[in-house]
Amino acid sequence: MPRSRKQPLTTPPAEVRPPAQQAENFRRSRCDRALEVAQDYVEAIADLTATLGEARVVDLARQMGVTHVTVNRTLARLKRAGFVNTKPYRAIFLTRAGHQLADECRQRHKTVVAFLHSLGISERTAELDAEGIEHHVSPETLAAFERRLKQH
Amino acid sequence: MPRSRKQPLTTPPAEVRPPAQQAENFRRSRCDRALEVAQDYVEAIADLTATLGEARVVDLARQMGVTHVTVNRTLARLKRAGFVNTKPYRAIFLTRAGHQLADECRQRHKTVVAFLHSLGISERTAELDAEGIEHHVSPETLAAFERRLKQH
DNA sequence: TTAATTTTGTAACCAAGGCTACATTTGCGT
DNA sequence: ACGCAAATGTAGCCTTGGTTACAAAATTAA
Repeated sequence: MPRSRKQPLTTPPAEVRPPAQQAENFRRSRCDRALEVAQDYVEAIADLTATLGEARVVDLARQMGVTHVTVNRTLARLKRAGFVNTKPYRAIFLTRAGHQLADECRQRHKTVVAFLHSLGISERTAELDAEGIEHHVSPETLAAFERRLKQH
Repeated sequence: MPRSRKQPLTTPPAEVRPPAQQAENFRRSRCDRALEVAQDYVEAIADLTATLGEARVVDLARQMGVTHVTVNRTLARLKRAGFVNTKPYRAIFLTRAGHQLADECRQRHKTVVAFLHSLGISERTAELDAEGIEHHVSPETLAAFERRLKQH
């Protein structure tokens, strides 16, 4: 098969590059990823602080299902990003920004779970799927979920 | 603050490790990731083959919004995983397994988009969110979406 | 107080998914 | 048939997120 579908030299320079629309979707989806970890961690930290009084590395590791090494390195990044405050051998605390992020996430998580549940999905599955889905729910979609929930 | 919440030595050996339930959710969510790329690629390859007659590395790169180098390396992995057949400097073809995966994904994608759209979400947002959400929709949840759609 | 256990930290490795820079192959057009 | 641009491949680097193995600090218990 010859290569003859792209007019390599005849493409008008006006449109430098067909942005392919779809590429943008993928790009956003990839960028979301960067935030997912931060969101999961601050949420877990808030949870642990609420239930245990403080959040330690081991607890976080158990909660996230990874080793303490991974937690450690991730916390370093979250610290750089301004979401947590840590001191060696001490408990982990959320910054103001961290608290805010945690609150948003918790609210969104609850909404997504409730929404899925309202569709007749089992609690177990709703919880499971929400964990992955919530990070990709835009404000518009979240609003639609809430609207549905209010309609009983 | 002392560390006094975990009964380090008094934990009964019967339950070796409290699995923390939530850790499992995260674990699955992480495993899903491994499949997302494969799904996006086979879907794109199927698309390109359908619209252009064949799928080339450049097309794929444009579609995915990455460089051809990334595409190349990813294709090598997909080949190892048995989803595609490639030969140097030749077009990319899906294997039987690849086709099957692509079909499943296309169907699921369509369902998710239609479902979101049915909630009053704009087409643009539905498409955007679906890109991230679809990979985390379990069969049970997908079934619930379809049920809803049928109910008009 | 001292010893043992847990917790935390650090070093070093791996795979995935990005990238740039450079080399090679293809195939189109003159 | 030959040259040049586009497509493809390769080398090497970065970050993220995971690991194991080992070292140091902190807490608990004797």
